[in-house]
Amino acid sequence: MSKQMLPVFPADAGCCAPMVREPLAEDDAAELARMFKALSDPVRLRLLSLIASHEGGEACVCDLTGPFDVSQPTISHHLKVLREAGLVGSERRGTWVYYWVVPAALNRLSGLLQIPVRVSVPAGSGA
Amino acid sequence: MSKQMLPVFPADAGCCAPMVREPLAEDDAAELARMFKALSDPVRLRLLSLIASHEGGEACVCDLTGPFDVSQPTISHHLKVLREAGLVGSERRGTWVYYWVVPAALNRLSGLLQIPVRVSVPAGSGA
DNA sequence: CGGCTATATCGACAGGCGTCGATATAAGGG
DNA sequence: CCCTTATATCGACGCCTGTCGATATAGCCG
Repeated sequence: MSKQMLPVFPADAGCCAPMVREPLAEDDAAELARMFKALSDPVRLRLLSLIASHEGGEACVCDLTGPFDVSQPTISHHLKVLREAGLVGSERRGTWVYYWVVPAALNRLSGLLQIPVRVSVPAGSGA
Repeated sequence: MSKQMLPVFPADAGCCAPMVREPLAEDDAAELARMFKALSDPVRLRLLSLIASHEGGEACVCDLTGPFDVSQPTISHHLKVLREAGLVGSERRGTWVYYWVVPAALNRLSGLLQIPVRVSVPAGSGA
């Protein structure tokens, strides 16, 4: 509760580019695949959630190495992958390096995956 | 036009389990990473969007092999990956095999990635 | 300066993954 | 039945990736 976090979910912004609407272009698919690839490792997923849920919206690397069984270079590697995918940002502040999530990147992926609940009302000669 | 598709977006259901709320458990992270890994390939992303945006909500494999430069066995492999990740379902109907997306799976991932817009109003002694 | 802590980079190694051609299985049609 | 089409499986090959230990860089402190 160090910051007042208004629960403003992009409920309407999230429904702007779902992949259900039209097939992905080749270039878009390549870029999005790179972002999803960054999310395709359990350690990175947990790192991201640790950062996102950390108070103040950012976390020092020193907060992130503890909860894992992997070595410190491995954590550093995973953070680099997340950063190069544009999912997190980072900044050195004195001795420590802080990481935070990039909401726009995550919300873009979120909106892409949003699928409308398909109410199967057979109207035409479909099935 | 073959089915009536009501645009019911899970605007409120999508905000149920964002990773910003609490760190992911190890088991959840492993399972989710498997699903994201299925999305981490450009061909699979395009396949998924082709299926999702296809009329009637499902597509025959014969509709999916055309738009790609990769071989038919490769398409088949990618469809298997998507299926084993729980992102699509499939069924043989006579000569052809049809694939459709599993909305619950995609919406689960979508909800996980949804990040509230963090309004940085310093309230306490945080930053 | 010298040493200590925090983090990143490097080089190496094992295993996973995307791709292919060849081939197997499934279904339909003469 | 045999042939043709549709899809899946197999085996192989090369590349990518996660991991490590060792080491480099950056900043603080005495």
